[in-house]
Amino acid sequence: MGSTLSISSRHRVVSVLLPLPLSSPYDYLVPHEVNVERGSFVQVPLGRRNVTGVVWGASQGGIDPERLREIGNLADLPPMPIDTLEFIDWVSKYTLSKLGSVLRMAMSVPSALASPKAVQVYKLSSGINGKCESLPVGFRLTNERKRVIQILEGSNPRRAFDIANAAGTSVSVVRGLANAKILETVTLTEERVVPNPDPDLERPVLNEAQAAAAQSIMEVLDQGYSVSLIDGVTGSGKTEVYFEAIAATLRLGRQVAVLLPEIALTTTWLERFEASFGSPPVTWHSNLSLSERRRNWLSALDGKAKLVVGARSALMLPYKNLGLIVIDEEHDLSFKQEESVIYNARDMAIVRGRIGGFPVLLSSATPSLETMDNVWRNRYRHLSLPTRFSDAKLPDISLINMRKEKLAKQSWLSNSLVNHANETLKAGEQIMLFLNRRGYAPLTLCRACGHRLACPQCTAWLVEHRLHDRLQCHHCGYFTRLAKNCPTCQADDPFVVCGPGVERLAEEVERKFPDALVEIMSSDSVQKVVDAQLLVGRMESREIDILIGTQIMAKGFHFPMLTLVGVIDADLGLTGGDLRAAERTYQLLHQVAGRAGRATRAGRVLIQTYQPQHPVMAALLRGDRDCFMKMEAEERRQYSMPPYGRLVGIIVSGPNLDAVEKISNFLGKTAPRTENFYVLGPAPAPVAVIRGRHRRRLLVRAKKDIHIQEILRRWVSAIKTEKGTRISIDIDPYTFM
DNA sequence: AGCACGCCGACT
DNA sequence: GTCGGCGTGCTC
Repeated sequence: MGSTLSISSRHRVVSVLLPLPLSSPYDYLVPHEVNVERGSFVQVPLGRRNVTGVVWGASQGGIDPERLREIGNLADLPPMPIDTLEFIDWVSKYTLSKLGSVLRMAMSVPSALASPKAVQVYKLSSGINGKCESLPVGFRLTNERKRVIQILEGSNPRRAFDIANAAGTSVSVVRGLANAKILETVTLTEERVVPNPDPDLERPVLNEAQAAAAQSIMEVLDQGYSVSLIDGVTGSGKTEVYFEAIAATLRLGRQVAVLLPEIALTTTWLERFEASFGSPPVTWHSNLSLSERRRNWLSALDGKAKLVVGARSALMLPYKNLGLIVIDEEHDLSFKQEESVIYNARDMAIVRGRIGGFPVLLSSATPSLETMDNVWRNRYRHLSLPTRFSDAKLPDISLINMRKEKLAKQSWLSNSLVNHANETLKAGEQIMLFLNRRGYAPLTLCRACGHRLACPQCTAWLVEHRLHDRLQCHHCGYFTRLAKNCPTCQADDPFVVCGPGVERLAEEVERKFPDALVEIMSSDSVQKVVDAQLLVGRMESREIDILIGTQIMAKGFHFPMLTLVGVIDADLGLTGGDLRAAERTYQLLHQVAGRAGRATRAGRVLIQTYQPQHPVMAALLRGDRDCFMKMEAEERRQYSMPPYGRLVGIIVSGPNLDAVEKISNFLGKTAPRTENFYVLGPAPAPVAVIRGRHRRRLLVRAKKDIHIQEILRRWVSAIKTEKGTRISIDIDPYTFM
């Protein structure tokens, strides 16, 4: 770092950024014998504890030199790459988050500096082989045990957890085998074995469109920063195209990061990577164990992790030599983090590519309007995959006008949907019914006095969930049993429910198709990765005829015998004043429709709607995405809404309503109002109370080309809060709740 | 994020 | 009298 850092006559002083919610780094003295550079991981004293931080640069100054303390240990780690430092700085400035909070996302591995621990690994005892011959008398060989033994045959000793995963069973089976002396344990000091993907493994031959797209990516791969959109319907083979780009980047000796929506990080998906590159990718998501987290973080830092597949937080890893980022399903909302540092990983990935000087690939069948606008302006390259792969046919989509349907009470299935379902069942094929509402019914009320059951700590109705036999709040963790009496009028057993959720729809389906095997898929019934896998298994082995689900089933799963998709309430997402309601509904319904008829069978999609003439429905019917996007763009342009203008959400929240109102009113009064900067509000947030915290919102609408962060800093960040009140700033908001 | 300091309610 | 609740403020 040399000249960038000030050198006092006795000690060098450097600034060190700590992974704490602090807006700037702190100055520390560097002992003579210690050699640090920008990015070095160091332990420093802070108050009465020791914290690991990163040497950020030159002394900040402005603090009494007497108060400066000395840097402690220099961690035995490669320094954080300069690209990562720059990126952290950029994200902090853009999102107006504290610099230290952003650093925390990039080094969320408290144990990274601890020395490697000893680990227990298992191997087959001598005399035991994978054919399960010569097993001891009286030993019961179950299928689980057999799989474990087969996996360990000819393999290196592995940890119980890894063996269990590979065998699709639990660690207790492995332990049981060790007790029975079939396996023996070996103690090793943990050695990081990082899978090494092979870019030259044979992959499927690309069709003409895929080859053209791949070729186009190859042309810019080593040409520095660029953004390309791989645009194609489900089944058009977008993955195969970016696999070629991954392989080419690996051949250049650079790292690749693939970001997927959290929900898509399934074993099935990871297996595709493994099949293509001969080894599983290094993964990064919230469910990793502490030791996996540590290993994978270190591997990104020292460059051993060549291929990282993860959720949005994988963007923040300190990659040594990143050469490509792929954002699959780029339109997906789960790339937006809504808490603490509020950022959109898709947008930040593009910044990361610009800082690192490498290409970024976006992939989607229904690109966001933001991305399409960049394509139209020729800022992003557009790679189109027009046809479905192999002989698969596009599904036949039709609308059912629910205004003309005469539905019985407590019934949500139209006659045409029932008729088609019967035909599908008769043909021995499968059905998926989509209703984006968890639970049994969204509202429960007292028939005597009209009282509606609401969450005590949020402005929200309680949703009945029969699966767990309780009423649940979808905004906080609150739940309760359904009482016998109305809490206001004391009437006995007076409750009636309003509207359908997937559980209630399932009742109707079971009534109308008594012989069909029906199952529900929602985030309540599928909580773990294994749950999803088991459900997929039951679907494939035809233990399910009709699958009823929420948006959780819209993604990633494909079933060859699924030929009918019914959308129960297509208008559900269109209500509420959400800027992107139409766009999102289109994306979701398109995705759901894409589940039908993936293999050689033609699929049919029936969409029940009360607004058959709505542009979203019309576009789905005609399969005319581009026309819909142009219309949507025109509307947004007219009102200077994103991507043609810029929005910022400001949420004031706190347990004390007076304090929240005081601060939000003050914000409203002191708001800069110019031609380029309009402020709406303050107004109570649509969900005015969450977890007992009152919430007021302001919305900034600004011209695109002004430096909005600077204005916000002077206006909002200058205000000091009290009584647990917080102001959070959401640049480019996606939710308006 | 921790950790200390500080100022009000129920205890050995 | 003190123990301890968690609001507020600071850490180079």
